[in-house]
Amino acid sequence: MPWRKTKDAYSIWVSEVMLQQTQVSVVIPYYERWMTRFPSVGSLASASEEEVLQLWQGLGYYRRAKSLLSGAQYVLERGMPSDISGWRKVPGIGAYSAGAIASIAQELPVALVDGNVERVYARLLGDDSVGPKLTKAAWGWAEANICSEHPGDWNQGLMELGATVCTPKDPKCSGCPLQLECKGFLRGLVSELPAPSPKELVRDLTITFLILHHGGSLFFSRAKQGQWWSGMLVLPTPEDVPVAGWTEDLGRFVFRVTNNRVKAEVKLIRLETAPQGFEEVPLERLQDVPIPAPHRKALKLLQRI
DNA sequence: AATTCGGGGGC
DNA sequence: GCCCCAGAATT
Repeated sequence: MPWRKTKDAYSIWVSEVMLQQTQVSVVIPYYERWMTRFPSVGSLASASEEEVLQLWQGLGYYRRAKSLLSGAQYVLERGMPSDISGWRKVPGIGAYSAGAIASIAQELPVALVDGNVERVYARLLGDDSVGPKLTKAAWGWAEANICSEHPGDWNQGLMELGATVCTPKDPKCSGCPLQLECKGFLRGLVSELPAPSPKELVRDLTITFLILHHGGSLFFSRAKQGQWWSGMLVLPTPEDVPVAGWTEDLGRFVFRVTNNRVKAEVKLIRLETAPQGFEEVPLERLQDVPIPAPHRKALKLLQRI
């Protein structure tokens, strides 16, 4: 992992934010591009949100990118935090990320709990708690077992154990250094732990994406605050386009936004004149503009025509 | 404590 | 399909 080659706090910070709810293999190319374009806090702090979102495109949870930008501005003004409570005040940095940056980059003796550590804890201690209770118990355990000599290595080792040995499915107990002190293993409960939290109900809904085409350009809306992908360019919906004229059905597909299963219907509208109140993007500039993945998928239906 | 934030990987 | 991912902010 490229962020392992450095102890620069900003680099670790960027990597940890990208890694929130995102797999290592997905993050690596984004991280490389990001560090090339924004090698320092100062270079990020002076960037536009547009460009930040463009580099983030495809990673999801776009709030993280906006927080990272405002966090850089915050740190540029007030200086790099030097303890965990300082990191907790930085936008976009919660308990896990603060612990990760402080212990890995600054070698401060602090704990950290992510999904990996939580799973290792639940099995090692045989704790069948669920949800927030389990998380809280894992924090208590992690804080009681901080390695004050090498806190960063310890924390990364714990996470790596969870990622490579104590995996969610098919854990490699026979190769685990903790096998003989693991209560979950000794009791034959490894496959039952951590206890699954109750499933969230999935909502089904349908939206229509309209592709407004005129004169070699497409016309987008800007997602408002409180809407999905707020601040980004998104395809208009019928509410945005009162008078539709005739539409051409381009197809449909399904995507998910956390616990929503969304059926998207895509329609093309060829306009005689440029519409008012939309942002125009020439077809050849589509690559340079941040657009959420589902909208980009909808645009692909256009290429078949 | 529960919800809301994307998107992709792996099986 | 389904589960999970080196979570955080908001209510």
